[in-house]
Amino acid sequence: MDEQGDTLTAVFAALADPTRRAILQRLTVGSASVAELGEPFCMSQPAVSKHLKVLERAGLISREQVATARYSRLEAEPLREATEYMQRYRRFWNESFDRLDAALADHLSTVTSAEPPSTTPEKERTDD
Amino acid sequence: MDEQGDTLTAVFAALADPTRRAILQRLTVGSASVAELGEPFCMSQPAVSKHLKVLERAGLISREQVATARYSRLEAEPLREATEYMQRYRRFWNESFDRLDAALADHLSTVTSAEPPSTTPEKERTDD
DNA sequence: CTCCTTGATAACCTTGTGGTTATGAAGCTT
DNA sequence: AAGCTTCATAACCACAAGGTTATCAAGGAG
Repeated sequence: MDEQGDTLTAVFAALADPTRRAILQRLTVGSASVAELGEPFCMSQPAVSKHLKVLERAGLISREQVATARYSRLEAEPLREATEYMQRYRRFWNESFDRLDAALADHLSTVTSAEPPSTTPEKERTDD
Repeated sequence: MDEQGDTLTAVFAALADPTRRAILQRLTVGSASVAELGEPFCMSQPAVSKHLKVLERAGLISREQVATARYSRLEAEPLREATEYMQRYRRFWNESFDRLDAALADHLSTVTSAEPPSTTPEKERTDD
């Protein structure tokens, strides 16, 4: 769970910042130098470099030195993995209504004896 | 961009922790009390409560007080939103070759002196 | 009523994160 | 060679994050 759990952590952490998300979005229209990437933000150049390093360590960008410039390129593979991870929860936003009903009914019928609102334990269990 | 960008930040930040991901996974098999959720981890109870608070603020769980127990329930809606967000990048792990062309063209049109990170030659940009 | 369990909260510590300025390496331009 | 541009790195700062222990409120169980 932690070989790529580590990757997941890095990717989600990288995405948990608006600046970095904006950088990624900018990169969807093509590679860009550090200066270009930092231009939209009122932020010093080293700050941008730090963000890029975070993105790079998460595998979300690759970088290529051309002259004095360092061009960043979007690498979407980790995003695919992260998406796949979240897809494991897809059934829960599909069947949330069923679960809600079940939980409510269960709770109403057992609240006097203080039992947990066990939300239909989904024997499906496609665990990893 | 930041009405739900805030939500995105909270969700990704919440997911960027292995403990919280494990808690979410545990919740896929049903609601659980704080003690139950914390049992797999060698971690104090307040630490678990903090994680739960993070998850709650990200909208990833809802909570229900039954007696002295507080049962957490998985709320997958924010995960759906986060997945949708990442889906915007799907074409980049599908059509990464086309994208390279786009990147190159874009870069050429904005930078006249330095050379682009030429990975593939010529072509016009195919922005969406 | 008294005791035990559950879990929240506060106070605190340590690390990590996001930002800054200052500096320096490397490469064009002239 | 001299100077400007691009960017990384270091040193530093403020604050958030994840963890701890101590404490306390509230609800069963005896």
